[in-house]
Amino acid sequence: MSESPATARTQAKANRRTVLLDSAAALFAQRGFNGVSIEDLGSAAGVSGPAVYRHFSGKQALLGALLVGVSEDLLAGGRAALAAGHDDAATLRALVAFHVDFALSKPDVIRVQDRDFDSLSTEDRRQVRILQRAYVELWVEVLGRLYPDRGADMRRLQAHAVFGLINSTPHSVALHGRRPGASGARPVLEAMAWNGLAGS
Amino acid sequence: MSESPATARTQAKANRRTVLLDSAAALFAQRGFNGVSIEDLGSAAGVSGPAVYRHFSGKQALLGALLVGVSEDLLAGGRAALAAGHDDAATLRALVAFHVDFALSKPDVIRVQDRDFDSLSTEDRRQVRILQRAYVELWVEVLGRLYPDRGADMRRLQAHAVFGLINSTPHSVALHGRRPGASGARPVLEAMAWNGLAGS
DNA sequence: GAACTCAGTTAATAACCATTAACTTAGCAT
DNA sequence: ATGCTAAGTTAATGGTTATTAACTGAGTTC
Repeated sequence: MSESPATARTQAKANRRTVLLDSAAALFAQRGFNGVSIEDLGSAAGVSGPAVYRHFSGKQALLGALLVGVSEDLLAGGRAALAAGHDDAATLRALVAFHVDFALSKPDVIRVQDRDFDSLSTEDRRQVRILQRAYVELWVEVLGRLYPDRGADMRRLQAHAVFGLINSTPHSVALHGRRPGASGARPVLEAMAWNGLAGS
Repeated sequence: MSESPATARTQAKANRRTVLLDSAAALFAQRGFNGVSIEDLGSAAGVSGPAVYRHFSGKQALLGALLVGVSEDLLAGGRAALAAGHDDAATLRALVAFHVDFALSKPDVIRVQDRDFDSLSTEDRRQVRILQRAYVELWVEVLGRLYPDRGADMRRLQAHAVFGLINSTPHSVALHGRRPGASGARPVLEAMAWNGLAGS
C-alpha cells in the first residue's frame, strides 16, 4: 500500500513498536490493563517511560492496537479456513484447529482480549466488537450448514461456549501456573470442541 | 458457632456487609478490581468512601472475602453433588447441572474470580487456590471412575475446559451485552459439557 | 557538512486514590 | 439517664501515575 522508506530509523521504530506490543501483551495478561504503568510498559521494551508516546498516543491506544490486531488475525484465520474449500464438516474442523492453535500459541493476547476489553476507548471497542462479531458469524454460518435444525441464537451460544472451552488453557495457566502438557493439550481440546458441537 | 447478639445494630452491620459484597461483585465484574475506587464501592452500597473500612480492613480484603466465599460455595455445591449417592454418570450430570446453575445465576462473581484473582493478597490467593483445587479434584475423581483409561492430567485439563465452556456466558454477556435466552442456555450448555467430556 | 527530523531522555504537572485522622451521633447496657 | 461503643461523616496525607514540557543527540536529506 504505502511506500516504505526502509531507512534504518524506520526499521528501528517498527521493531520498537512490535517489542512494545509484545511486552505489553505479557504485562497486561499478568497484571491487567490498570495494573500496568506506562513506565512498566516502556522499561519492558528497553526504553523508559514517556518514550512510549513516540509510538502510541497513550496507554489506551496501545491496548487498542493490540486488541484490534488480535481480532483482525482471528478473523483472517477464520476466513482462510472457510476459503480452503473443504466440505462443511472439514471446514468446522479447520476452524477448531485454527482457534486451538491460536489460543495455545498466543495465550497472552487471548487473556487480555477477554479481560481488558472494557478498558478500550469507545472507538476501539466498537471496532473490536465488529471484528469479533464477524468472526463469530463465520462459525455460526458453518454450524448452520451442518446443523440446519438449530436456530441462529443457539449456534451463537455454542460458538461462544467453544471459544470458552478452547480459551480455558490460558486461564488455567494464569491461575495455577500449570503448564498444560505442551502439545498434549491440542488433540484433547479439539476432540472436546467437536463432540461438544456435534450434539447427541 | 459464635453467639449472635442479634441486636439491631449487628443486623444492620451484617446487611451493610452483604450489600457491600454484592455491589462490589457487580462493580468489579464491570470495571475490574483496579478500575473501581473505594469511593465507588461505598457509594454503590449507600455509604460514602471510608465507611467501607468499618466492614473490611481494605479494598483487597473485600475482594478476598468475595472470592473466598465464591470458592467455598462452589466446593460445597460440588461436594453435595457427590454426596447425593448417585452412580458415577448421574454424579457427573449433577456436577454439570450445579456448575451451570451457578454460572448462570451468579455471572458477576464468576467473572471476577477469573479476572481479578491476581489482585488478591498472598494469603487470600493461597486459600482460594486450595479451595479451587479441591473443587477441581472432585471433577477429576468422578471422571477417573467413569473413564479409567484417561490420565489425571488429561482429566484435569478437561475439567478446566468444561469450566471455560460453562463460564463463557458471563463473558459473552459482558462482551456483547447479549442476554442469552434466559433459561434457554441451560440445556444447551449441559449437553455440550456432557458431549465434550464423553469422548468419541 | 549544514539544517532538520524525531526517538529518546529527565523534570514538571495534575489527577486520582487508598488509607488515616478527627470528629459526630445513634444505639445499647447498666 | 448516662456513659460507652461503633458506624458514619468530612478533611488531611502520601503515594502513584498518565500526560506534557523542555531539552539532547543520532540519523537523514539535500
